[in-house]
Amino acid sequence: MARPREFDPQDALQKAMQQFWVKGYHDTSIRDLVDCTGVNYYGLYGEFESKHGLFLAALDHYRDTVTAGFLRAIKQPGPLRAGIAAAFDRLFALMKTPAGDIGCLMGNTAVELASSDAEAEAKVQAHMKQIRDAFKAKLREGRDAGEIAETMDIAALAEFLTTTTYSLGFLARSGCGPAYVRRHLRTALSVLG
Amino acid sequence: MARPREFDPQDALQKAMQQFWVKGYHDTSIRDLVDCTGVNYYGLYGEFESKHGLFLAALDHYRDTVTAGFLRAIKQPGPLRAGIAAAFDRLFALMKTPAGDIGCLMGNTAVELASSDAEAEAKVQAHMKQIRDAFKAKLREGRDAGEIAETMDIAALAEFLTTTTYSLGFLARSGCGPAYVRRHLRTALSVLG
DNA sequence: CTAGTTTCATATCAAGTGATATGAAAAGGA
DNA sequence: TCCTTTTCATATCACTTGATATGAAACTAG
Repeated sequence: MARPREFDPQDALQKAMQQFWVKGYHDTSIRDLVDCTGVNYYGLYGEFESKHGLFLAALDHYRDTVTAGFLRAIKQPGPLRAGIAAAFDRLFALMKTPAGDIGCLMGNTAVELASSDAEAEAKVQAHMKQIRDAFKAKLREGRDAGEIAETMDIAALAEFLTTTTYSLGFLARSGCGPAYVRRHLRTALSVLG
Repeated sequence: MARPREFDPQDALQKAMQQFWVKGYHDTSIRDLVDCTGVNYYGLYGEFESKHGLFLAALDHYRDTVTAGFLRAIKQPGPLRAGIAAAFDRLFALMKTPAGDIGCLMGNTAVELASSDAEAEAKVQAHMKQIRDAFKAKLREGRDAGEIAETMDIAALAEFLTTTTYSLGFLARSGCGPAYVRRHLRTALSVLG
């Protein structure tokens, strides 16, 4: 019994996420968001409360789309080394966007808002933990299957692979090409022995 | 034959660098810079042209202080593995600031201004190359001394260690503690065999 | 002491910021 | 058909931004 909304919240969120992903939080204005989503501020405000609220929602959306795909790839049953390598390849593909190589939204956020936005930092920390836990499970599985030495420090390796994940985003965003990233991955994965 | 300036440009640059280092480029206002340096905008403008000019000067200052110390540590003659580990320890100490763990200014800049500031990006790229070359020389030295296998890909290892350098900054800035960083370093350095 | 020059301190500028207010437009219920 | 409700489109708000202008202050040469 009223005027129907003319936008799809999920679609707007997707577009807003892209914008934050490319330009970061501070350098993205509400007018940018209105332009790229095609939704007037009334609609964005009603759905997301504020610019900051929209940003936090964008972080969640990133987790539910990009990161979810990466985690699925890690959890895929199969051999350890090939599985992890494939997961990184998958992430590399997931991070390809129409706007070019813009890295990882969570990593970008960690750097930009590290100590000035507690809510964003909490989401980044949760993100790190999710990835670390997935790697840990995969590594345990590999160890139990005898694919890596019993003496390996699973927790430390999981941390290392998590950091490697963010390094991927960093390298992509700072303009190093795919070949550079692939070399880095190959070297990094050599820690598995 | 005129009023003498009341500030030391180098001191102002040092303080401005700290500010950019903590808050990044976009989230640092000229008023922030005036406050933290104690220099009025007239003085800053006369010396550095603009906010952007001051930022670029801050990047140079970072290279000439923090990075210079790191490079010296890498070039220190001595055994390969211990030398590189010591260089990373040195960097970790150099990145300690009164404002806490704020990472690496170059890494932060790479993420924040990746594709929107060509001049800053050029300085970051030059920074990466400087570090990579230093590692390459050290690795060659180590290979010639028989400390690593002849079959090792020196160039790829140098790239990896360079990325590891930026990872250090990322981990520090995103609130992972020193113990986390140390574990990461130990694992990363295991690629040297 | 004065004139001239440079810096300092502050006021000010236009533009952009996040956020809100206002009125027209679009639907359904009476 | 009017009326209520919700959304849309736009104007506007107070504030901050980077940058500049203005006049007083500090110094030296003459």
